[in-house]
Amino acid sequence: MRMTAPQAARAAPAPRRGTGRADNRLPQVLDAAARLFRERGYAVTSMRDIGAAAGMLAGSLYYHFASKDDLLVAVYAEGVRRIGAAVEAALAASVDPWDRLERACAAHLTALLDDSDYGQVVIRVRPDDAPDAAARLIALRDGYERLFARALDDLPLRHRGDRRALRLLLLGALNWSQTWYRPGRDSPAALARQFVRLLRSTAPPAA
Amino acid sequence: MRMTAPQAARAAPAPRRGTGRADNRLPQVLDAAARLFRERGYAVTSMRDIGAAAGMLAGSLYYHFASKDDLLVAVYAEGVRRIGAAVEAALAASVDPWDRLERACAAHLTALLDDSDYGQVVIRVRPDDAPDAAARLIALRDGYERLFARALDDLPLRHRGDRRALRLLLLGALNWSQTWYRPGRDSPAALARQFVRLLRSTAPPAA
DNA sequence: TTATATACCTAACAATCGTTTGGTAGATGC
DNA sequence: GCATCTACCAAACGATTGTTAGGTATATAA
Repeated sequence: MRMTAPQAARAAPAPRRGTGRADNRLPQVLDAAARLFRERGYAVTSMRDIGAAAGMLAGSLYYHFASKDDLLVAVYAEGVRRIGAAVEAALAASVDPWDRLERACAAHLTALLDDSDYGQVVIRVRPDDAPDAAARLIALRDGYERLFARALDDLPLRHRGDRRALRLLLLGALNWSQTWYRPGRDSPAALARQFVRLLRSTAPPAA
Repeated sequence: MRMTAPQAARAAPAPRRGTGRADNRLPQVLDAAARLFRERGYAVTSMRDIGAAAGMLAGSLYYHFASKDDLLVAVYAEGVRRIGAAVEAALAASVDPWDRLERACAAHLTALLDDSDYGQVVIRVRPDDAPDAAARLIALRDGYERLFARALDDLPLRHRGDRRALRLLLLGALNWSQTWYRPGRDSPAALARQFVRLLRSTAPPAA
């Protein structure tokens, strides 16, 4: 029976008696899963691949997670958390609406393209790659997108409906960048600046 | 030996002696594969799924295609062909640069969202879902993107580099729309109009 | 020292995967 | 009518999949 096993990376470790062995390789498991899910995708990455990359056997992963889907959800949640934290910091760094938007886009792109595997998994793995976990993945993503939407709140726009269209346009372009982005050619900050400049003239002239 | 089998849907049927049985279900195979690849993705769709949907057994698919990858390439190529034809027709329907762009976007979106399964496969399936076929898929997609780039050729833009950024911005937003689009709420034409309007003011005022 | 919880390993399970082999009904060419 | 080619079916192949059962070394709590 494994009813007493943790089955997930919980925030509160619960009242534990013995701390067990000194080596808990849960972090390595998450890192390995994030890297492989990002590189190859969810479906073609096997539990044996993840185990090997983390230095353990496939079966041992089930001490930490009840299923492959649950492991994906854990990686995905960490990815959303990191992107959200980066964008939140960017939003707090300025008061000018267009400047805030550009900073938010740059933070989003950096988390998506350069930072870590976790952020890339959020874009790479589609919810219906894991049907049983799809609802949880969508909820996580929606939570973040509500945060990103705040980056558009204060923009002075001309037409009704522009805000929603602008959000869909920008977020789509940013997320799709994972398809064509190659490090070295463009920087996330430069791309964000170009994208926002193309849209900035939507607002009435500042002067 | 199967050396004489067709192994693909060729344009020229070659000098055939006997036409075999009256029922050639290759079209049904392609339709079924396109539908399943779009609905579930490439990796999780099995040859048995495709065979069942086309009314035959999994092994029989190998009369038409040498591998699952080859079947994907055939579906993908048909998808690219359809999107390309739609955009090409849109480009020929107008001479005003911004109007041409809006029509091209509407055609791209329609092919991607409403028309058929084939077009959606091109966006849904990522080349590295099938590593051995990735090069062929990328070549097909690049061919189309060169066509789409023609929709931006005549736009009067302010800054150097705007054309590339505009292409990446627009194409990304259009392709990502598959993630959030729900039929009924927006129409492809309406979305294209909103997206292009947000960018149109990039150009100097026409008057 | 004994008991217990942790964090694994070993070995297997049934199911499913893409693919292959060999056979065959039916239409056509001669 | 005979041979040939087409477009399948039937049945299996070995490999791989996610997952589980049972055992074990280590560290802490008492």
